[in-house]
Amino acid sequence: MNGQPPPPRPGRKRSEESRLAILTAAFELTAEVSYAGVGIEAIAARSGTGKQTIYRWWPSKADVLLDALATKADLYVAVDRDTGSYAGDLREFLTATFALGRNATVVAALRALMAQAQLDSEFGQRFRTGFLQRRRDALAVLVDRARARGDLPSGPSDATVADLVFGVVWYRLLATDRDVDDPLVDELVATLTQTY
Amino acid sequence: MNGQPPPPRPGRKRSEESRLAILTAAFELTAEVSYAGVGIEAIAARSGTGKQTIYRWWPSKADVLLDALATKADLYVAVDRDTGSYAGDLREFLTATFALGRNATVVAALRALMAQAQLDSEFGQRFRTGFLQRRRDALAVLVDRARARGDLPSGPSDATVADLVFGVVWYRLLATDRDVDDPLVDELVATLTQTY
Amino acid sequence: MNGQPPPPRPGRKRSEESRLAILTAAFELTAEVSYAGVGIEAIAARSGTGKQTIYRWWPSKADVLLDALATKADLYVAVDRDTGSYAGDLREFLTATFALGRNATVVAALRALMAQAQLDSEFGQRFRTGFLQRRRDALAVLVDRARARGDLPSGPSDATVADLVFGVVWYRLLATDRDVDDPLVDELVATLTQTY
Amino acid sequence: MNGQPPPPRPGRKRSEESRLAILTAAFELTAEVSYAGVGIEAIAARSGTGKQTIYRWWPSKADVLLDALATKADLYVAVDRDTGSYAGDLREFLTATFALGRNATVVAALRALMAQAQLDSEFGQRFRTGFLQRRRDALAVLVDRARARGDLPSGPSDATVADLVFGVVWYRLLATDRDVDDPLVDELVATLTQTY
DNA sequence: AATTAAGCGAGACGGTACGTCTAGTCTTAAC
DNA sequence: GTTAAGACTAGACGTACCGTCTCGCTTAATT
Repeated sequence: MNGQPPPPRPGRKRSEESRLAILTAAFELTAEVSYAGVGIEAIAARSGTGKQTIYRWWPSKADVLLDALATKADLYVAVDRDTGSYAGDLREFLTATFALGRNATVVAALRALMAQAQLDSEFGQRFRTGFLQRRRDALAVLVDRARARGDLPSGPSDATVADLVFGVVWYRLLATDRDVDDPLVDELVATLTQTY
Repeated sequence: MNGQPPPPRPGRKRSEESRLAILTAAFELTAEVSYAGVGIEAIAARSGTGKQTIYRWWPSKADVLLDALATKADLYVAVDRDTGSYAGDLREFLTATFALGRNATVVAALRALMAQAQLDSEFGQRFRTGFLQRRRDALAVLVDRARARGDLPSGPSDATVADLVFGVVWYRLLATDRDVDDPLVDELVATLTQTY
Repeated sequence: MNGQPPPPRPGRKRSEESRLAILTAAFELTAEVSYAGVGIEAIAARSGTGKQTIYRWWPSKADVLLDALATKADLYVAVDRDTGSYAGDLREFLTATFALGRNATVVAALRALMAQAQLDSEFGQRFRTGFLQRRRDALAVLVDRARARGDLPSGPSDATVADLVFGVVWYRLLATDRDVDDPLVDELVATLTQTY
Repeated sequence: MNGQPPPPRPGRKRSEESRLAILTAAFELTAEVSYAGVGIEAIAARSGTGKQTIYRWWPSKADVLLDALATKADLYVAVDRDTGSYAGDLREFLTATFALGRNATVVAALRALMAQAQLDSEFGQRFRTGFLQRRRDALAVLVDRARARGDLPSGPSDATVADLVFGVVWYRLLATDRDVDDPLVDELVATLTQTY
């Protein structure tokens, strides 16, 4: 793809140390103090950096947190193991996804990001394409494999399957105080592997 | 219930005119300018009232908007008509619910409220009990009737049915730019009326 | 002139307490820390007020200090006592003026204001008309009285007399570390009461 | 004085080209944008140099401008021509001095430097010894010559003469919008050549 | 020629004050 | 006691510079 490395620019290089300190501070403070209670100033203070360094590299507090989430948590769990059946693959995907949904710090960040995506439409765009769509893509791999295998039940369309799966997960996080738990995996797998 | 009216207290009565002006201003400004771009001061200015009057009667901007939504939109559509079957009742419930989900102003308000519920946990509590739970209760009526009728398929638990239904609706509103449309009604009814 | 008082406006009145606290803080901090080392934030903090209150009533830090000087120090010493002679009047004017020029806090403020008048031309305008010109006007009273009395020597023009008097005072403050002292009074009176 | 040249050190030599570019940029920007509106970054940008190069050779922006003034303007006009009389020498000195006082760019720089001398006491020290005192020394040459010649009137002390002369000049620059003009030369010469 | 020691333009860094904005409270006079 | 108006304290915002640092390069004297 990118044969030649980026042309060497003059001037001091970006500090990887500061970058990580900022992401760590953002992640920890969100969990400790709540997203709304944390400002760019607090992130700069906690990380021992200047505000300008944050503004130079991220367009908003939410983008910092999204970057932190991607950097700190193993979000994009590769779930490409082929268990041999749609039901098996789906169960594995849901189990891995739900595990994240029980990590309190990750959940706090996800709720804040989804909230911010509603309030700041530019961030919303970035959040959808950079995060939400990637999760759908991961699920789509399973579904496509099942279809190729002839294993896919004649149920809802692919898009609706994704809407159902992620809808339940997000609704649980955002609108209830119930975790995404193991019984829910069973119910979802059962519901989605039915044929009309 | 309350036989005697509230005892006459001294002083000026609460102005119903101001109350409505505030709710109208909040509702319109949210749609025109975005929730995040509107402050209490703007609502007071637009409604021709003082900030203190708003702070006296509502605990936060989100509560004003929630009140406005309840007052301005016919949110709590009574869907108690018995169509004779679970599938029919469900279809009617979903159709009525989705209709609201296609009203741009209502959707803007709902997205803002769900966002705020994540950022302000006290409002979140009020939003869940005062709004989200009422919707679940409305759905529960159908389900209970179907069960009494012996019409309920042996599918997911009642709570999971609600999670699926509202999960899909909210996910569509919050995470995608696709409306809640009629094909989705069919897919949901089909999925939820299956037997394992 | 102003027959009717200002029409009663609605809303809270300006706080005289805050006004004085701000002027006191500005005056003291300038002497303690130096004008350049004091910011609006420090004045707000020391005075226990908000920054907005300062910005609401004064256009700049220098204007606050100018107001403080006028309020705290008896700057506009009325020197209208008629000693009977130009030399006597002049000596009295200079003596009173020089006394202020030996008050360290006042001198610190005056030096800062004259400096700021060079750096901020809008403030410079206000400083000239609101302060410097008033001092010239006070001197002009003496000169006019001497002329009416037939006591004025045929020396430099009125404007040049003022330039000489205030020039020496300001030059001593700004460009040297020598006070304005009593021998200088004698030399100035002698020089300015000569006839060509 | 310094018999031996500095010992040859290794490394790159100071760039005279950069030095001049910086002084020119400082001088021009002060006149174009005002002293307060110009920062070290702007001088570096305009001169095509790096900030570090400026900080390496000058302690402050004011020192750059002072250096620029000395380099760009013929400030230290040698006025050692003996006209044969105190009055004549004084007139020549004043005429040469006033000429500079009518150069708008020079005046802008002088006002800024005197202002900065009030706000930054370390620079103030350098400005007094490196600039103001030199001007006084130049005037002292005339006065000493007149005294030797027996031509000096028994007026104010030498120091006060200098205070009067430079006081008037600086006061006109700093506190009024009147130029130092030719009539003022006459009045000053007349005033200072009087005998008590 | 290789090495070492400065100076250079560029630009990121930690830090700080700016002037603006909004929140939520308090005060006033009218009703 | 509520109202509209508006000043109040408080504090975060995003910007602009400060003065320092790091980077890769150039230039000179020393090996």
